[in-house]
Amino acid sequence: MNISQAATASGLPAKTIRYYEDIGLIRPARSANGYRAFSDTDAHKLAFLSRARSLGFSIEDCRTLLALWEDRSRASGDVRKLAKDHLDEIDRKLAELHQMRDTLAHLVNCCAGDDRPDCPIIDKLAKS
Amino acid sequence: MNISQAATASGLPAKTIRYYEDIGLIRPARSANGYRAFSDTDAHKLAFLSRARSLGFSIEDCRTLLALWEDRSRASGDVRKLAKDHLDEIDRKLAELHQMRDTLAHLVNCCAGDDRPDCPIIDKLAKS
DNA sequence: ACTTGACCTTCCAGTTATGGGAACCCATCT
DNA sequence: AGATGGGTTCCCATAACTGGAAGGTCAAGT
Repeated sequence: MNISQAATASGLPAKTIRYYEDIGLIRPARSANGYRAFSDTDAHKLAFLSRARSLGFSIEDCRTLLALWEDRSRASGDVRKLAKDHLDEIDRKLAELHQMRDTLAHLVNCCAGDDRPDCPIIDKLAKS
Repeated sequence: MNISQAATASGLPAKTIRYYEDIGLIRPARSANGYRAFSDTDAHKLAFLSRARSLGFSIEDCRTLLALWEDRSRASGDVRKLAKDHLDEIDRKLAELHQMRDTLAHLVNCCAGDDRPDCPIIDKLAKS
């Protein structure tokens, strides 16, 4: 399988796949012409990575998850801990974003948004 | 006012303040010895930037907001539009994060997290 | 055989908003 | 004079790609 097929199969851009090889997440074989030759296993790994990334796991977390996936004697506790830590991080970000959102939504609501200069948004930024 | 005073007054690290000068957000005067000399106006701008950044506005948005702040004949509609667009962006991110969180929380809940290898988290990543 | 166009390759640079650290100048106190 | 604690510039690194240049390869059409 060439890189564009692997890209289609995994849902990842070819550029990203090359990058993943660069940083050692995958090691596809090479054909005689120098093209990357992706096995089904490679394609599965890429799909795995694509799903893990879409859950927001960092590349380094993905590297660990990939290793755990391939380790038949893994402890599910290790996976769970990784996921739980990530979940906690997401909860932190959610709280922060929610705070921003509420403040911002309030300000946007208060602002007339017309041609006049008076603006509670600017006022808020100007003096806390 | 030297940079460390400006930093304390604005809540921004000195490094960040130098960076903001680099990219032209502020233009503090210089003392004879080469030190940056921050006026009260500079300090106010920095505090303004600090608050805008803490609401998640990008640096480029901050640049625009600063210009609007200084423009006594601004239209509040311009400010409101910027804030509204940003709010919409935050809402998009919130929705995305929320989706991630729910999926992840479900998986974490399903996983025994013990010494055995069976793990619904890995299973989910391995085959959608 | 030749050319065209779609692939593929590597390498380099840019993105966002800083943070770290080196090497060096300046100010103040003992 | 030397120590300490500012300040300065400059360069590198971060995360996770994305874009683009320069060039090799392949399959098809003329």
